[in-house]
Amino acid sequence: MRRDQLYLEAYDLLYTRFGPQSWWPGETPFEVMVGAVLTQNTNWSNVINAIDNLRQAGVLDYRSLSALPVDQLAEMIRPSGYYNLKAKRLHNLLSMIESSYDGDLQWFLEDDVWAARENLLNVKGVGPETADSILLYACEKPAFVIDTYTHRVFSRHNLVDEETDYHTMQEEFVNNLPTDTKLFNEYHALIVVVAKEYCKKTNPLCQQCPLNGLNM
DNA sequence: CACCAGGCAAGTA
DNA sequence: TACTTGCATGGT
Repeated sequence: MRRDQLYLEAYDLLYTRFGPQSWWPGETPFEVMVGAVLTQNTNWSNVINAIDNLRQAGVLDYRSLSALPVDQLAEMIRPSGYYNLKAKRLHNLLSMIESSYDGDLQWFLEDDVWAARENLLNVKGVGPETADSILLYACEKPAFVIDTYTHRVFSRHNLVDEETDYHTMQEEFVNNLPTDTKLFNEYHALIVVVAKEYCKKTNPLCQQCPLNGLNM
């Protein structure tokens, strides 16, 4: 079976089983960007608490958050864990928009995907996954997000080798799928859903995973 | 109690 | 280059 057919069939199996996910759960692109940093190696439920703190304090927008001292920001995002580190990382991100886009968030959101990705990766604390999450879910650009779930699900199903790195794995998806933001959005979200359900680190329920229906 | 969660950077040899 | 470690809260 051809590689591109396999990747589309996997998507169809997941979509049929779980339906549209409509990620990212954020009300504005800015909120999505903040969430992308806060969720690094952290359960999403903890991130919600941190974001709610920011929202209730009325600082969940580019200008307000930029004006907030880092130590105060750290205290507000405490529930998300690594709060001192993430407060710095958020400010690094905001500083990049200030210096590279003259403080114009909209300019960043509409910038060329490769230029924006380059700028994001130059931010201390923003790696490939966070960068692609922002590009896909905030900027709505066709950047495929790879995360630990993606790696776990696809390596366990022998769709990629266990040792495959981020970039190689991303190319596998991009080269075998039509370049479609909506597709990339749903696909990544569906992988997270199926991983949480059937591909846990311990006690994996592989036998019942819908991806066993793949025609390989 | 141990383990996990939508990473990343810095340090070590 | 290839490992290892620090960062930290909250849920199971």
